[in-house]
Amino acid sequence: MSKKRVTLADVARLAGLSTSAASMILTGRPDTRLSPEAHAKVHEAAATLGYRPNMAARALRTDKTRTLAFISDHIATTRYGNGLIRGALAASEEAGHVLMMLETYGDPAHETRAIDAAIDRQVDGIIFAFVRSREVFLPSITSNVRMVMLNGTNRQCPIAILPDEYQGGCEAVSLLADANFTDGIVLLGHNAEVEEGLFRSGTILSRLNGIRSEMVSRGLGFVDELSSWNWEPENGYKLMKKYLKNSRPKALLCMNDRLAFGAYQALSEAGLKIPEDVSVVSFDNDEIAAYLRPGLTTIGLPHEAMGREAVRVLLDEKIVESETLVAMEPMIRGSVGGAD
Amino acid sequence: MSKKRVTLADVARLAGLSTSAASMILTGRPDTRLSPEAHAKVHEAAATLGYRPNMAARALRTDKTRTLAFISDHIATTRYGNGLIRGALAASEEAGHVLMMLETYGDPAHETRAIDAAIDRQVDGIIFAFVRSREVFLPSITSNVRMVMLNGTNRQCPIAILPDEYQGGCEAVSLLADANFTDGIVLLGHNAEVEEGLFRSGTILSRLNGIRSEMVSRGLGFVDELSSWNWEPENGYKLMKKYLKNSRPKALLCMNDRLAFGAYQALSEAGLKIPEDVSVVSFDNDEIAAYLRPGLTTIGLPHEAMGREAVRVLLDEKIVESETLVAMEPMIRGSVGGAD
DNA sequence: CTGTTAGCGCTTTCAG
DNA sequence: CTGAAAGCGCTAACAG
Repeated sequence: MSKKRVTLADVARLAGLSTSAASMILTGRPDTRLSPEAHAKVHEAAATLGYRPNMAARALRTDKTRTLAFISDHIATTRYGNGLIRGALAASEEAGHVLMMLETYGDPAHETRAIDAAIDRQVDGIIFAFVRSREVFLPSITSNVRMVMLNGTNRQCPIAILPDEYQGGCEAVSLLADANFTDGIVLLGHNAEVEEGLFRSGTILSRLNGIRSEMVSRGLGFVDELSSWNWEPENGYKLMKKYLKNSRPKALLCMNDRLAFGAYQALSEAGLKIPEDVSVVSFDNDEIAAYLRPGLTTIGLPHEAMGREAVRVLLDEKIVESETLVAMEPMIRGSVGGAD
Repeated sequence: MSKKRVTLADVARLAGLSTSAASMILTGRPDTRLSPEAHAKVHEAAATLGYRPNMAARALRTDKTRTLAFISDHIATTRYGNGLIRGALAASEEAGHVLMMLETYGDPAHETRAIDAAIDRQVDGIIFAFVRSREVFLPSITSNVRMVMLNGTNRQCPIAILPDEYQGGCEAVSLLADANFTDGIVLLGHNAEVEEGLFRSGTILSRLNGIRSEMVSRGLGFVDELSSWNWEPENGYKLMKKYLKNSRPKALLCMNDRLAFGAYQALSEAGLKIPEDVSVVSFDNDEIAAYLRPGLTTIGLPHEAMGREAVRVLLDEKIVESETLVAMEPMIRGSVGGAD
């Protein structure tokens, strides 16, 4: 049962060659031309013995582990931003790498420990990922590992992947404009404090900028703006409930899907049908968007594409500085009708 | 910038001792008593140099990497069962270990590759985790790594962690019984085919067994049972919509939260209030349960506790065979009222 | 064109 | 009680 590990030496012995020969053949380095039959013998020996290289030994020599660290604030342990992992995992698998998962809970002490743990294990690179994109603080890193910020930015790290929120904002407005809405559009959850610069949430500001800019270029205006700092369903429900007492909007532009989820409930309780009476568009493509009825039309965060891009950039050693904006993805479901 | 890695030899040199002395002190082996001042010197030297052990080198010697593999079917990339990761991550961090994340998408080819990738990197153990607990097929493993099945079972692996579905089923019924419901209880989504043994879904069968057994011991019976193979919101909605045409239940026992989510919508459209008109209990404690209004009372899958338990058991080398049943956790929210 | 040899950084006998 | 030396499995110089 307790099989002894098969080593390169075993393979070489069975093939009747030196370990170095076996090494060169198995790692496929084209430097030196070994005889074709040597190749065959080694490969055969490796196969029959079931040889698997010991990556600890290889790492010690080459300083490469084919392992990447994915250090996130809350992504591995919550349901948010899980597309980031999906993309990163798929891309690293395709590249023959493996992901080491570290969670910091947004806590500096955990961040330091996570970084140390990753570096101690000689990872080939580190992805720092964040649930909500923003400028982020990080402990200073004394090692020169490659790193990339995924859904965040940091001065220490010149490589970043971000969603193109500005374009996303434009798309949302376009959806409504193309459905011929010209008035009665209300903005739900815009954050006044962000626009006034009190919060440093770059990407949300871009989302808002995209919205406003597309509105003016379409010659449109909001009939009302319901500001809110909190973007949970609870809040969307309350805001909308209150608003519906005296008003009847034709379309809702919600800052995210969770607000829209709450708005759905308030609309339903007021006897308003979606999309017949009110159309709804929002942002993120949260998984709940597909559960709602009718399905929520939303401008999706391109998390999976971002995750893939992060490992691509991380693994491409030529790239030393870059900020990538990944396009947001409109998901058309049933919540937008046509204006009368 | 390109700092040279500081090695144990550097530390020893600065401390004026041999590397072996430094090694013994730093790894804290109590075998041999080195002088207290030697201890002090070494620790000081390590601190001033910022020494971090090279784990690849250490792994080569000791065959221990302080790294665990978490191989799951769909857990890392979807929002399901992510409490399993949360628990496993927390417990391994506490134990000074790190998790390597591999996803198989339920595909045997991926499983094989994931296992190889993990073993190649000399992980100290493997956790096989599954979204839905069941008997599971796995490629045969020729290595003798420690492994544990998390939310699944497999003949090859004598260590398993599972939710106590039987007890959960009992709890759900008790909730209703304690609220004095004696009739008008309908079971939504019980799976006839499972009970008939057509599907080998052990834990769901246990859930059902717990329900039935507690019903009889409380002297209760269901007024109706709406069978369904599909447990998505869509289906809960349809089933309930149709049922409500001719019937008025007093309480719903749903097989999972997503069915309950659908039932909520049908109930609302029929003008029925929860919990005034109809009480609802279900299973899983999916994150949507807290979003619903009123909050859904549900018997939660103890994912986090299970994840923790998995690493605890995996790391305890004395344990060679064990099946742990982790108690399900009733989450009391607002969806259960009292019977008239 | 092939094989011998010297380490990568660490732990652990085994002499001193 | 301490330090020198061997070696984990592998790769990359360097001789042959």
